[in-house]
Amino acid sequence: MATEPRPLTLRDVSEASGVSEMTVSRVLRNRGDVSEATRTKVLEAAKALGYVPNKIAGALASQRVNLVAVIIPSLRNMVFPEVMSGISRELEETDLQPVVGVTDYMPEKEEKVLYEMLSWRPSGVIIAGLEHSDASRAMLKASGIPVVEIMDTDGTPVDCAVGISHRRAGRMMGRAILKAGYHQIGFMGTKMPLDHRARKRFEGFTEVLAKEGVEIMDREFYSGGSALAKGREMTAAMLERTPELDFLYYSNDMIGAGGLLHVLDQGIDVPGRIGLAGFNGVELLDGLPRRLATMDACRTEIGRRAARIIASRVADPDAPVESVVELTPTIDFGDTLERS
Amino acid sequence: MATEPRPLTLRDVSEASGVSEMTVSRVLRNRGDVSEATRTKVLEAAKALGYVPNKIAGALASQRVNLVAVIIPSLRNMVFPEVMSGISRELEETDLQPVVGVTDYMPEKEEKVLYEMLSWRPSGVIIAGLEHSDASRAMLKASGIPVVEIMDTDGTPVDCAVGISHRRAGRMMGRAILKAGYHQIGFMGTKMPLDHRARKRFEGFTEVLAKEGVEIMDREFYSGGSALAKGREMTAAMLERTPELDFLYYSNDMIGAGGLLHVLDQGIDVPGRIGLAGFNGVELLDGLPRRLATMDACRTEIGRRAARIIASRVADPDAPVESVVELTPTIDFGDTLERS
DNA sequence: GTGAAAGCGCTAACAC
DNA sequence: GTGTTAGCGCTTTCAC
Repeated sequence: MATEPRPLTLRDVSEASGVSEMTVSRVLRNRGDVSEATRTKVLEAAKALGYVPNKIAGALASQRVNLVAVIIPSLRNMVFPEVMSGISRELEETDLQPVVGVTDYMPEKEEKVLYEMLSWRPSGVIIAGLEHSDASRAMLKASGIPVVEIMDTDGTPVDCAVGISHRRAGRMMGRAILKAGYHQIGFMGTKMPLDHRARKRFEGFTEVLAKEGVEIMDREFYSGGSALAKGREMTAAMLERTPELDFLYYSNDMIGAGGLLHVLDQGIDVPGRIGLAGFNGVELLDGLPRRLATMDACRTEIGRRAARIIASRVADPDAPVESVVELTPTIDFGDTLERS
Repeated sequence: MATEPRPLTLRDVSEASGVSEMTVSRVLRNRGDVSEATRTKVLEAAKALGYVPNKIAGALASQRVNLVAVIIPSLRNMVFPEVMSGISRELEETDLQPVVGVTDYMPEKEEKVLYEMLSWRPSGVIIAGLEHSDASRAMLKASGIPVVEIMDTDGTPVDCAVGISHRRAGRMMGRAILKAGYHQIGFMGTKMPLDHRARKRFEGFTEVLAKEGVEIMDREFYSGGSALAKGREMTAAMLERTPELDFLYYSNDMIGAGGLLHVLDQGIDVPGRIGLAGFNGVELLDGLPRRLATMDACRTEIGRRAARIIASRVADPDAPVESVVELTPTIDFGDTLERS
């Protein structure tokens, strides 16, 4: 028996069941009234044949696509899988489905991915960040579908935004550190042109220090490689170079954890001699010898809220919308930010 | 000026440029010969209008969809983002695009996700594991598109498979441990009904030990929570319970790292008094105080090879195919597997 | 409760 | 090099 290369169509189910295509379609979509008898006939035929509906044709005919485009910089940074899981969980309540596109932090790739996704005419877009190329912003505006920019609220959204203010987060951490009595502060993070949110945190941070007449004493930026190892290396180098430092602020928890491991290895008193803090509240790191001070960026919640906005606007295009939802991150002092 | 709610169509571009729809379509797809003059006219009109083609209509008309469905258990386990990046990098050479579906390790959800994705008529499927429900296998078979089952080669693929033999991996590690002189062995891992590959490694592992008359002395399984913290807790509990253990084999690197941190904290001599090994070669952990012995599961390579198979079969349906590509993992002894 | 006709926006195939 | 025609497989609309 040769395999049938042609995929099955509604017509095949119609013929197999002796019911019109139209009614078969109704049964398969649970739409309109269909008698129990024909309903079973149709479902049996469909199952027996192994029919899988063709959403392409369905979408074209109905002008509706139950997909939500989610555009994020990376899947390897744990932050985004967490946002994704918030989105998925929320969309599971609806008949919408998330589809992920990854930009690798590159504006040109973002543009390309966005174009590709929009060409499938999704019901909505969730996209990380507020910084996009002009072309990307134009596409988003012209798409006519709900767009939620996530993670960040420092800027003007195309449509609406859900996130935290990274500038504010930087300020909060700066204040907490000063208040604990640290003044000789070093900073380590990713190369920032790539990462607007890290940049904004840094700006908020230095702003608060400046107000108290404190300046960052040393700084170092990295890109690529294992973050844990990088954190170790950079920390070792920085303490060598600037031994008087009494606090190290890291732009993410992974390098912070690397730094923490180095400092503990050296037998340095934490947080007495040196305090440390990171950013993101990575659960992954819960088993470390000490809990790194950090700040929760509300990742899952951001995903949920963004998805909820899309869902409500799909259900009712005139639903009222807050254009910016700013969540409030909280500092977790852990074991590395308190003068003994 | 009211915003136009209707998305633009080819016809709009055609009218704006004074060129027939067909020729506009040709320009936009770079197909067939079009004079330079009309080409520019069309491109200008399209750009000016902000036209984004409708792939749904295109796919329906051409019966071709340049999507590859990638179905994986989770995005939060670093293994899968790594596989994804292998897939993406390979597909970037083609005009195919990956689309991810997540099953949360649940067969019923796998079935649902698979059905949803197949209903978009993708050009191929890459799916994790060889264990699927009958319905899922039936769908895959009936789809008539190339299907690559990844990660695992211990079993019979629907179409073809790329991965490693986890049974063999378990055996390799078992042999290495015995050869190093350890005999009092404890095992920690995920609850296995969820995780076939971990189960197979465990089976291979115990099989080799049994041959030498060695039996696992203690074992513990977990699910959920921070793996690092779990590894710590389980290790503490197990060493308390069974202090004579001289080796701890973990089903993944994260819990292994937790165990390692605990053991080092206790000032236990590693690998003299106790050896440890994990599985997966997680780069993330590179900055730990000691490098955990582990085994590379060839994740990126698996992604690349799988994508390459799909791409070649899309280009030529009769392309020759090896039905099973078994890659060979290598043991990395790190600093935790060698008798001093 | 069910069916027939028209068409969603694009492309294949062919004509010119 | 460019245009015309006929569908892709569904759903909408309306008639029965």
